[in-house]
Amino acid sequence: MMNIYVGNLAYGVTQDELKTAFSAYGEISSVNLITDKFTGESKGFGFVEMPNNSEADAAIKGLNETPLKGRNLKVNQAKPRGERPSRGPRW
DNA sequence: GTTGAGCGTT
Repeated sequence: MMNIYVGNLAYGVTQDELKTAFSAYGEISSVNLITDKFTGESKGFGFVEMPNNSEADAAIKGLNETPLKGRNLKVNQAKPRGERPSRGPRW
């Protein structure tokens, strides 16, 4: 499974838009559009999970720097979520 | 507008 980061998204873009765009290059496991917890507004980025590595790579190269809803997408392999400091090592 | 979460002990 490949984790894909999608940034520089327009606020009008939804998860379905991302799924549709990425599904054109391969199979999609899940789509996660990040929205602000308090305002409910889009943070301008999201994540897409694809089970096939090669298809994910094709989607990244195919959709990176590509305009969508007026903004050009930034697509890269996602970095793992950082652990919370509150839960970190205690000393 | 550029790397994600929440519950409280997996």
